[in-house]
Amino acid sequence: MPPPRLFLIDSFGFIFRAFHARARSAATPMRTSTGLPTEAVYIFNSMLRKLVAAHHPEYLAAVFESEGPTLREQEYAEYKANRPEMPPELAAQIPWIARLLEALRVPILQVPGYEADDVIGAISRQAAATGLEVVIVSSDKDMLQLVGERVSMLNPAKDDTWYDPPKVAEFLGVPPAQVADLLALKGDAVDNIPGAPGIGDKGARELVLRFGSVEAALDRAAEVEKRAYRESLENNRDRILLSKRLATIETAAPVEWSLEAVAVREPDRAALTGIYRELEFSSLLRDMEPAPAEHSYRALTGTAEVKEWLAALPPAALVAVCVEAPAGELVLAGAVGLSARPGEGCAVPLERLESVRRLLEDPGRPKAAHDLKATLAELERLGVAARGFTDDVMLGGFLLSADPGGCTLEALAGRPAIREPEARAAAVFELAGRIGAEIERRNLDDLYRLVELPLAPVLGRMERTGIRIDPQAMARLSARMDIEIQRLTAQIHALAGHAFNINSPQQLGKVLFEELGLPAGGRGKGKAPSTAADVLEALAPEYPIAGQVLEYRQLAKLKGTYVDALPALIHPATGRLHTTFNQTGAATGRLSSSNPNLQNIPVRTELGREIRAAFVPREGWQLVVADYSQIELRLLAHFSGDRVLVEAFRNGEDIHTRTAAEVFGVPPLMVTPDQRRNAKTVNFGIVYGQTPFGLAAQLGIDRREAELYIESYFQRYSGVKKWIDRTIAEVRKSGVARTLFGRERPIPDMDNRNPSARGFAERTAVNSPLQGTAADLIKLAMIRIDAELAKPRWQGRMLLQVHDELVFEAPPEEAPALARFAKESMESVQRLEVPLVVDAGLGANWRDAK
DNA sequence: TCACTATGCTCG
DNA sequence: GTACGAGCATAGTGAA
Repeated sequence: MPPPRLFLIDSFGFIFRAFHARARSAATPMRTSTGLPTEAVYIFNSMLRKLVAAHHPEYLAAVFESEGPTLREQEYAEYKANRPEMPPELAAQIPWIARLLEALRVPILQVPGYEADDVIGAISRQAAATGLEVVIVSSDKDMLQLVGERVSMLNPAKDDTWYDPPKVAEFLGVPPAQVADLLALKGDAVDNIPGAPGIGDKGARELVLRFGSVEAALDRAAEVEKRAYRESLENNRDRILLSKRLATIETAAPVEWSLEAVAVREPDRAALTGIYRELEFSSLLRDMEPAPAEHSYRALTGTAEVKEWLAALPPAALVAVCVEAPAGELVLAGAVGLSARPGEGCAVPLERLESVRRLLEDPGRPKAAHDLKATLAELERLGVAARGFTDDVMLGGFLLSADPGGCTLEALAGRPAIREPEARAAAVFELAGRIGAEIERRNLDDLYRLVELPLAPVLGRMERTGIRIDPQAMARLSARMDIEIQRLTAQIHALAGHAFNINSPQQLGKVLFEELGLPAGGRGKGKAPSTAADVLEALAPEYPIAGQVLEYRQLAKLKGTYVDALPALIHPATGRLHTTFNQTGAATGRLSSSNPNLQNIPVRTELGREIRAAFVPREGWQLVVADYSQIELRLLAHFSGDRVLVEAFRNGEDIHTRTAAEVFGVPPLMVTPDQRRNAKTVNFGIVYGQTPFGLAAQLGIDRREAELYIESYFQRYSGVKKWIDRTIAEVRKSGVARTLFGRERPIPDMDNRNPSARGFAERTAVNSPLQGTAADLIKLAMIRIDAELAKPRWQGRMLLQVHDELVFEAPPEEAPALARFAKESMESVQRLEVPLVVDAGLGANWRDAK
C-alpha cells in the first residue's frame, strides 16, 4: 500500500489568483441579486472540488495566512509591500470561503504571526517525518524549496503539474535546497524580495550552482569573474542576506494539527446546500439535487476475498470489466473493476490480477466493457488475453445516439466524473442491460453484434501493428521544402514591400487587400476578408503574390503537418507509426483516425504524393492497397434504382463521362475533358446535397448556370431526384437518417424555421445514408479479411483504413494473393443492384501501390 | 501563462 | 448563408 497523502492547500494563493483574473477581465463580476460578490468563493469551490475528484486525498487541509502582522513584516517593512491591500470586494468573500470549507469539512490551519508558507513548511516537515506523503497545492514558486523526499508540490493552475525534486531542478535549474538562495539573488517582484541588483535569473542560477549557497557566494565574491556580479555581491551583502531570510520558509512554526482533524470526510450536504443557495450558485445547487445513489462498493484486496466474490458469481452472469492502469512503467499502480450486479462493484488491485485471469480469459463468461478496444489493449499490456466480451456500452451507446461526443461513460450514465474502477464497472453493468435492450428494440442488433463489436479487436490489431515510414526520405523532403519556403518568403515579403507573418490570415489580409489593394473577392465571414485558397486562386492569374502565397501555404502545411511531424511520432519500440482509430468519431458511422491522423495523408498534388511515397512496408515486403471505386455513387444507384445510373454501373462505364454525356447532350465519345471535370463536380455535389450556390462556387460559374446544370442532371437522372425527395420526406417524418444496415443518425432540424439550418439538415439527410452505408460495408469487409488473415497460412497484415480504402503489407510472394483476396472480399461483401468494384494493387510504397 | 476560437488545409 | 464527414497546425485573444 502506498502511504496515505496529506494535501495542503495554499488557500490565499488561489483566492487572489481567482480574484485578480476576474478583475483584469472585462466581464462583470459574479454577484448575488443583493450585490454580494461571489466570484472568488465560486472559483475556490470549483478548484477544491476538482482537486478532490482528481486526486482523492486521504487527508486535506486549507492553510490560511494569519490575520496579524507577520514576522517578516516586522523584519522588513517593505516585504510584500508590492501586494495591494486586499480589496473590499475580496475581503467580503473570505468569511464565505471559511464557511464553505466548514461545510466541506476541510479544516483551516493558521498560526498567528506566520504566513501560509511557514505553516505549510512546518506541517510538511512534521507530516513527512511521520511517514505521510505530503502534497503542497500551490502555484507559488517559493514553495518549491519545501519539495523533498516525501513532499511534492502540485500546481492545479498549471494543468496539475507535479513537482518532485528532479522536476524542481528541471524547472528552476536548481534543486529544492537551493531555491531560497536562488530567489535571494534574483529577487522576487511579487513578494518584494529585493535580491542582488544586476543579478537576474541567469546569474543567480550560475552563482548558486557554483558556490552552493548565497553565503558561500558572498564569502568568495572575489573569485567571480564577471564584474557586474562580483560588485553586486560585494556591495549588497546585508541586502542579500536579508533577501535570503525573507525567501526562506520557516519550518518551525508552532502549528497544532492532528491526523484525525485533517482526514477527508463527506461534506455536510445540508450546510453546503445552504451556502450554495445563499450565494445563488444555482448550477451547483442543481448538481446537489439528486443525492448520489448509495452503492455498496466493496474493494476486494485480499486473495481470499476475491475468491469468495468469484465463487458467489452465478455461472453465466455478465461481468462488467474496467481496467484502471495508469500509463507508464509502474504497471502495478492500478486496479481492475468488476461488477456483476447493479449498484455493486469491486476493485481488484493489479497485484492480485492472477486471481481473475481465469475469469477474464474464459471465452464462455460474458463480459461488458466501456471501450472494448482500449480495454483489450490494457489487459494485453498486463499480460492478460481477455476474451468473451459480449458488450461494449460505448459502441452500443453510439449506435443509439450517433453522437461522437456522447459516448463517454459519464455521458451515457448521466453522471459527473466516475473515477474508481469499481464504480465504473458498476455503471457499465447497469448500462449494458439498458443499452442492450434498446439496441434490440431498435433492430440495431446485427449492426452491434456483427459489425461494431467484432470490429473493435480488428482495429486494435491494426493500431498495434502500425505502419512504417522512411524517416530519411522525410528528412530529405524537409530540407528541400525548407529552401523553397525561404525563397517564397523572401519573394512574398519583397512583393509586399516589408516583412510580415504569412501564416497569419489577419496580417496577410491586410497586406493583400489594404496595402496592395487587391480586390477582396472573398466574402469575409466574420469581419476580415477571406484569404482562403479559392479566393487566392481567383486572384493568382492577375496578381503573382496570390500564387506565391498559395505555394507557400502548401509547402508550410505539408512540412509542418506531415514531413516534420510524422518522423517524431515513430514509436521507439516498434519503429513504426501507430494511429488510433476512433469507432465513435463520426456521426455517419465512419471511422476517424488521430494521433496521428493517417486518414489524411496527402495525395492530390505531386509533392503530396512524394510524402505518400515515404510510407513503406516492412523491409523486404510489399504494400497492398485496395479501394472501392465510386462507392457512394454506386450506393446512390442502388438506393434510387435510377435507370441511367444503374445501367452505367452495370455496363462498367466511366460514370463521370456518362454524366457529362447526359447533362451536355453529347455522345460519350464526344465528351471533352472540361465537360467530364464539370460532370465529376456535379456528381460529387449530388452526394453532398447539391445546391446551385455550392456548385457555382465550386466551378467558379454563376448561379444561373449552376442551376441549369442541376436541372439538366435531374432531368436525365429522374430516379435520383425522386430518391432525394423521398429520402428528405422520410427523414422529416421519422427524424432519423438510416443506412442500408439500419444504422441511424438523428436529424433534428428538418423542420427548423431557419432556412439555413433546415437546408443543412436536408443535405445531411441525403448524404448520411450514402456515407454511412459505405462505412458499414467496409467495416464488414474488414472483419472478414481480418478473420482470414489470422489463419497461419497468411503472414500479411491489415494496416490502415481510409474510408473506402484498405492498406496491407505482405511478403512479396504473398502480396498478389492478398491483393486478389482483399479485392474479392470487398466486392462480395454485399450484393447490390449494381456491382461493387475494387481496384487493388501493390508496390514498394503507398504512392506506387496502385 | 494557458485554454479556447478562428482560419485554413489535408484526406475520403 | 450554402456541398457531406473528419483532424491538426498556427495565430490571436480573453480568462483562471
